[in-house]
Amino acid sequence: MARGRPPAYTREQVVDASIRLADADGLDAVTMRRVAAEIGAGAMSLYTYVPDREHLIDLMVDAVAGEPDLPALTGDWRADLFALVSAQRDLMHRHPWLPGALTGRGMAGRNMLGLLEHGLGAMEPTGLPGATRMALLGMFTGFVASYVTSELAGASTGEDQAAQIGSAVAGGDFPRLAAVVAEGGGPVLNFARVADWVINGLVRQAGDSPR
Amino acid sequence: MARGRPPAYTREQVVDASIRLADADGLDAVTMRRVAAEIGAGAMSLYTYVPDREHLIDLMVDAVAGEPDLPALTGDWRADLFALVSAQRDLMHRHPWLPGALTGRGMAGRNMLGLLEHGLGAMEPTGLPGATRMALLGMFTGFVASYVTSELAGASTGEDQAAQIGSAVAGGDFPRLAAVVAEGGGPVLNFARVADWVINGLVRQAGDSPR
DNA sequence: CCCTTTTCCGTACGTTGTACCAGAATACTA
DNA sequence: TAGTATTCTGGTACAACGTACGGAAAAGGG
Repeated sequence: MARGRPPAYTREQVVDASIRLADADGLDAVTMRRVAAEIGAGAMSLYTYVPDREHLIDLMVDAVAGEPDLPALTGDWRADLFALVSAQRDLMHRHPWLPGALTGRGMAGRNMLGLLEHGLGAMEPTGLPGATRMALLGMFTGFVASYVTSELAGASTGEDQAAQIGSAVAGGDFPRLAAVVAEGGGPVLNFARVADWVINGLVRQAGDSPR
Repeated sequence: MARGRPPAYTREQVVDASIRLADADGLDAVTMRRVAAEIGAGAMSLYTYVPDREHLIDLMVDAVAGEPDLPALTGDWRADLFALVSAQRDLMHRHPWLPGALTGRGMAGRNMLGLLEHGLGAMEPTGLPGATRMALLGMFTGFVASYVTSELAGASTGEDQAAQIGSAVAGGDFPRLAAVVAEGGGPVLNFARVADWVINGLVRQAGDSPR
C-alpha cells in the first residue's frame, strides 16, 4: 500500500499557509508562488494538493469555518443565535478577508455545513419552517459580514474618504448627511445591540408574517 | 483655454464600457486592455481618464449608483425605505458584479452619497438619531446584497454544489439540514416579504432599544 | 534490479497592471 | 508664421500572475 513517492506536504499545510498569508496581507497576497514559498515548496507542487486557486480559497473558507467551537444549544433561541452570530464576527475579525471571500461562494465544505446545522438547531424552538430558518441564517451571516466590513473600513481607511465626504457635504448638497456628520456620529453602534435588533426583529417578523 | 491635444474619449465613455463588460462577463473581464479595445483606444490611453483599475471600479460603482431615479419621499418611512431597497435590488440584478464590488469599498462618489442622503431622508419620520439611521442604512444595503447574491447563486450554480451538499447530508451528519433539504425547500422567499421583515424588524427594534 | 506509480518542481506561455517615453495634436506667444 | 508649452496617444517593456507540460526523483511490488 501507498505506492509512489510519498507526499512531502499536506493539503492542510497548504491551506493553513494560505490563511496565514491572507490574514497578514489580504486575499490578493494568496498567490500560488507565495503560498508555495511559505511552506518551502515549488509553486507547481501545490497542484498536487489543490486543483486550482479558486478551490484553494474555498478550502480556506471552510477551514476557518471550522475554527469556532460553538457552545452547546441551550434552547433559548435568542441566546443561541447571538452566540452563533458573535462567533461569526470573531471569525471575521480574525480573518478580515472572509467577508470578501464569502461573496458569491456558497456553502463549500463540511465545516460550513456544520455552521448551518448549528444555526438550524438554534432556531428550532421558534417553530419556523425549514426554508424560513435557512433564509434567516443567510441574512444573519450577511448582516455580520456587512457589520464587520464597516467596522474594519472605519478602523483602517477614513483618510481620503473622509476628505471626499467632507468636501461633498460642504458643497451644500446632502443637507441631511451634513447634519449627521455635524452631529458627530458618536461611537460606533454596539454590536450586541444591533445583533439583538436583527435577531429579534427578523425572527419576530418572520413569525408574524402572514401565510 | 484648453491647451494641448484634445482628449479623444471621455471618462464617462471609459466607465460605461467597463460597466458593459462587467455586466456581460463579470468584474474579472474588466481589464485595462479589454476596456480600451471596447472604446477603440490603446490600453495606456485609459490612464489619462482614470488613475488605475481600482479607481475605475470605484467609478463604476458610483456610476451605477446614479442609475435609479428614486420616487420622491412620501413621509411613510416604511414605503419609502421599501422603494429604496427595491431600487437597490433592481440595480444589483442589472449589475450582478455590484455586490462583490461593494465589499470593502465604502461610499466612493456623489451618487453613492445621494443614495445615502435619500435613505436618511426616508427615515426622518422615525425620529431615530442620525448615527442610528446611518447604521441601519448600511444594514439594509448589506441585506439586499446578501439576498441578491443568494438569488443569483441559486439561479446559476447549484450543480456540483447540490451534489456536495447531498452527499454530505447523506453521510448522516447534519440531520436538521437533511430534514430541511428533504422538506423540499419550497419556493425562494419573496423579496417583498423579507424586505418587510428587515425594515419593520430593524426599525422597530432600533426604536424600542434602551437608551 | 527494474517497473509502475506518485509526487516534485523547473521551464514556459499567455495574460495582467502599469511605468516610461517618443510622437502627435492643439493653443498661446512672439 | 514660427516657435514653444502643454496635453493626450499608444507602442514597448517588465514584473507578477495562474497554470500546462514533462522530466527527474522517490517509493513499493515483482
